Amino acid sequence: MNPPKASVAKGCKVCEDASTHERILEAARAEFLEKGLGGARMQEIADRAGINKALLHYHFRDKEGLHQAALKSVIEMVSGRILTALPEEGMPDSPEEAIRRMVRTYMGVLRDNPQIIGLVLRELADGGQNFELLSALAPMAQKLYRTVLDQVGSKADDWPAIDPVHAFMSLFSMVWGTFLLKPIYSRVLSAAGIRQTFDDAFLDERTEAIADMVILATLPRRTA
Amino acid sequence: MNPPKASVAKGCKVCEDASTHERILEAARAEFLEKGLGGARMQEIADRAGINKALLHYHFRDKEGLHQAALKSVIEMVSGRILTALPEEGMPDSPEEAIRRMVRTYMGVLRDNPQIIGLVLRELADGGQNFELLSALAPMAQKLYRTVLDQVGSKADDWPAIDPVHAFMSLFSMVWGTFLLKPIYSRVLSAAGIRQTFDDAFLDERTEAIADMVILATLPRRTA
DNA sequence: GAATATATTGACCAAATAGTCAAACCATTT
DNA sequence: AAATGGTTTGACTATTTGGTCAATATATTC
Repeated sequence: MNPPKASVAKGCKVCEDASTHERILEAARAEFLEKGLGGARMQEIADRAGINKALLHYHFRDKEGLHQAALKSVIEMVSGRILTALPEEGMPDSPEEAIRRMVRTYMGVLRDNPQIIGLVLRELADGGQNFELLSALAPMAQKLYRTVLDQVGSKADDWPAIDPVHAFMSLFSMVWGTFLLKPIYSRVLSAAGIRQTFDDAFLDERTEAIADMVILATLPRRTA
Repeated sequence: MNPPKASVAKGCKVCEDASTHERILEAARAEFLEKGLGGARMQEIADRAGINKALLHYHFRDKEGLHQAALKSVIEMVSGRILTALPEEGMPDSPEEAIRRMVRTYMGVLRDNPQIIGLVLRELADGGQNFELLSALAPMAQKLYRTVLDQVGSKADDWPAIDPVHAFMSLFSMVWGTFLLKPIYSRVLSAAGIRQTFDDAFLDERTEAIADMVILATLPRRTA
């Protein structure tokens, strides 16, 4: 009757070790990431986990509960990756390098975790009600904002070209937009006969371009 | 048996004029825009239109058909507004003004048609399969790209600071990102104690900031 | 090894929902 | 006013799907 404790089930069959709980969660993660809350099917999750549908409701109360659990585990994973990927505090970079490093980090995180793109898109389409997801994104944005603020906000008095708030929003939008709007860019660019692929080389190029753009727009220009 | 011809039904009751066909389409537009294909309910559409559910299937084959029709009408509407709002060709603006005008136009279109935000988000989350929607967005993007190209691409040889392709992507991302990522910005900004609202004044500010950013990053800096 | 607790299953239920159909309705034509 | 043809309806069906439950299997404890 109770949700499973910390006991480790040692099934008979082939002595499959991965606890059922974990297998369900894994299946749920995949299904929900792929189709979202509304599109996911409990039966499909059960199938993916290789168990009976009723067992889902034994381990997790209901669809909503399973969704929450799955989402939470995804968020923890992504959040962890993001946080460990964050540039260290107080690095002795020049302002240019600090911004460039930050952009590289974030672009890399999004490139390496394409699953979260769909997740975020669905969440945004849903009105951004999910406190957990948005909260998980917050540190990423916060850190970015503070970096921008540090590098851009306190320059020489004669150079408050762009309000740091807008510099932050622009940077954030450029980074996310690259991934969120990919289907549109692919079409427009290929229609313009420019580029068909969104490969790593292009993403590297794009990363530098975004950094260049922010640097050019916010930092005093060096007279070459 | 056949879909209604061009006949105008003159019902008995209160001689309600708006043809049923049109009323259904209007209701469907609202419902689909609000909840998307998966979330919309045929019954709800029927209710909104004040008619029987079976009548939906009389006027439109099935849910998919109704969705297509509704989406098409939305796209036509939005597309029309966008196209009429486009700056005229060959305006004798300075490069700065050309970019600024373009940004103002697009930001205004998105501000005045907030419905398309959710529509685009859902479509993107769906993988961008909808040819019609993306195609409708194309002219908007194409025009933007060409403007950027015109203004940025052929400057003095010593000023190819940002590749026009990236300048375009950045501009497009900043404009759309402002609206797509609004839930995130609201949180981060209010958490930073900066701003709580996304009102018109702020959007105006944001519009100019985006234009400034592109101009600063792509055009040679005037030595004041 | 009997008793007990935990895991797992197949069968079933109830609600939601897209879609169907014959009958009724209403305006126009003859 | 009878016939006709497009329009509208209520009742119905089929299917999908989240969720429940008693029964069974497996592990753990005594």
